[in-house]
Amino acid sequence: MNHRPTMEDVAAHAGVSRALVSIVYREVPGASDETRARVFAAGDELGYRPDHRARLLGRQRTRLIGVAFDVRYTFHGDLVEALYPAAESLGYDLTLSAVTGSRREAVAIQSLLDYRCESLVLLGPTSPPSALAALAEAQPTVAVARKVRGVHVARTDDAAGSRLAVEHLLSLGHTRIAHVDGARAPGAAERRTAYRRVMRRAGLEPLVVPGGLTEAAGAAAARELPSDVTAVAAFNDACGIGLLHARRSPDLSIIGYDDSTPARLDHIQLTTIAQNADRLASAALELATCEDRDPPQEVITEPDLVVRATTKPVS
Amino acid sequence: MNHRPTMEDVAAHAGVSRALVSIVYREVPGASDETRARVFAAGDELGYRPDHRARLLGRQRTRLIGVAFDVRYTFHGDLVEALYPAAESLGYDLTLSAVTGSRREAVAIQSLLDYRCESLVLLGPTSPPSALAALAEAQPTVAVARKVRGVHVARTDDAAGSRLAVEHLLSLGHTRIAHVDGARAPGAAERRTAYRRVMRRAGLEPLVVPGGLTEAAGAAAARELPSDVTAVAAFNDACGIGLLHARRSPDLSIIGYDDSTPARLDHIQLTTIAQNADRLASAALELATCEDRDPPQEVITEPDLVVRATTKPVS
DNA sequence: AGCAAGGACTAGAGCGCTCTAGTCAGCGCA
DNA sequence: TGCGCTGACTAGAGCGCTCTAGTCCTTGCT
Repeated sequence: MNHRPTMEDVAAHAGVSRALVSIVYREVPGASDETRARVFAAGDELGYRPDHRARLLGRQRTRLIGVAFDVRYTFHGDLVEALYPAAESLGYDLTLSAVTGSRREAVAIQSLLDYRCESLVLLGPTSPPSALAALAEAQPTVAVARKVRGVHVARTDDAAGSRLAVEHLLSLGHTRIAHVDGARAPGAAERRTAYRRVMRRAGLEPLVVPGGLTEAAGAAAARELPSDVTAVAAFNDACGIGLLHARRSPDLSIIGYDDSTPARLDHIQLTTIAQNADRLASAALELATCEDRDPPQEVITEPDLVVRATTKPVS
Repeated sequence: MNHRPTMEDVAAHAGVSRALVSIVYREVPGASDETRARVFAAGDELGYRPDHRARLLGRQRTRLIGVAFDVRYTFHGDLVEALYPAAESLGYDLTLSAVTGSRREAVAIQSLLDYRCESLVLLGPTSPPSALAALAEAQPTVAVARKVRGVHVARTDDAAGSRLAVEHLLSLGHTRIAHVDGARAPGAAERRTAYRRVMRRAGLEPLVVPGGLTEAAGAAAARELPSDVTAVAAFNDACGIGLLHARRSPDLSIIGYDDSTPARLDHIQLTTIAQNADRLASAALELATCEDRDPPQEVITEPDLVVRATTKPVS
């Protein structure tokens, strides 16, 4: 395993100085087209690839964004996927650090800091606001999909999502529409309020049934549901799926929230509200790469309605 | 945002040389206990954290292991979770690179190489064997959960898993046990063969029904199933869930394979065979950190039976 | 002809660490 | 007294890049 070629080797091979090779590989002005071609040819021939560590060390600005995500949430995977192209288009690199059952968020963040990231993008952070605010002192920090005071926030509009859900049910002709709520879960209050508002505006009577975040909660709510109700907007997908399996009539329309993996399963096909990962990712990076140290901002993106099999016109 | 403190700052603050600070932070012999305490105190006071980039650059051996994983698979998340503690116990660091719908495996691997990782751990790699073998020339490379020639492999024993499944059904008193197979999917042949062998050894007649990797395939197989069959071992969870929803009798026992997220859902509760992420992770790192350049090895770990609600004693 | 301007290229000092090769006490031992 | 040893500590040369401050050579302009 002889050493990997360095810039020095490429320089020697192309018959130029190391500095010129650097100029060529950084794609900055200062070299003739002919030389560029020659240097690249030499580099390719030797199988040269710039050493990322050295690059980061030498560079004034690292243009590195640290992302902390939780391996347990598929939605974080969607976000990571969306972050890569978004970062590239802004000329930034991404480095990942996983939060797991046994690796706490604080550890994940610390390891990002040890790489001297310029900014931090934290997906659904669970650290106390004070800790996050402290991070934001040192570098731009954005919380994605969670509302936190003291740092930048990129999240989707819960009220708009709830509105979308109820309006979808209305458009199918439903008039007795219930909302199974998420108690004090983040976003629950906004969704509940938006539900009530849309119902009232449509001249209908709101009906909020206590629910929760689990299938069990949804199943329990199904039993409480008045029999004249023809459609339900659930707080989230798990709750909606619980409703789905415990509903008394197969004609009951159900809409979830989140577009989680189970919602997409063949035999479930839950109509739901999806957070748009692309929009969220761009918004997050916009905030993360914002130059001036301005006060924490909040960017709110629009969610999407995903129509599947669990909502049908009222019969 | 004044600069983060460096080793130099800590040295000055503690009244020692930079080299000594390095010795202290690396926890190598060469400093008195008293000095260690003083240096650490100075470091803490300044909020010093070693710069990981510089560390990697300066160090002879980086002790860095690159992990490529696919954000779309929850099992990769489980593996990543298990890899962290395993790496730590071996004194290695981990760096992650995600494969996504839009970020190809080759790109993910290249970015790991740019960090000059000492070895590569690829979760369920999809690159052609020739490409993987080429990687293995330059550094220890291990494929996890996929059998590839030319690189180290850590995977679970498909035959043992299948055996576990059938023996579980036998222990519940079933005698008419079918296997819905996975055609030419990786591992399908091993599972099918093991099923046949266990059945024969128990003096029973094997019955293999053509299946596939999807819920639809499972549902289709349910229709083909002879009515005297009381239990089925499905190729994977998706197939098992398809069977579950299309089965003619609720008494049909079903066992899946993989322990994927849907299998754990409240309303499914699929009995299944789980790959043990911890075992797989340790095996992978064992191979990745193996010093001598020996020929590709294969480590096969034992899967586990996870009993849930879909298997019951024969009635 | 004289000079400024600009393009192509190089020298060399960092970046923040690691690590080898020291220096310098202090000590035991013959 | 002199010698080697050991333990505590320092000097300084890298690691492979980036980037500022040049040098040198054309050009164009007056």
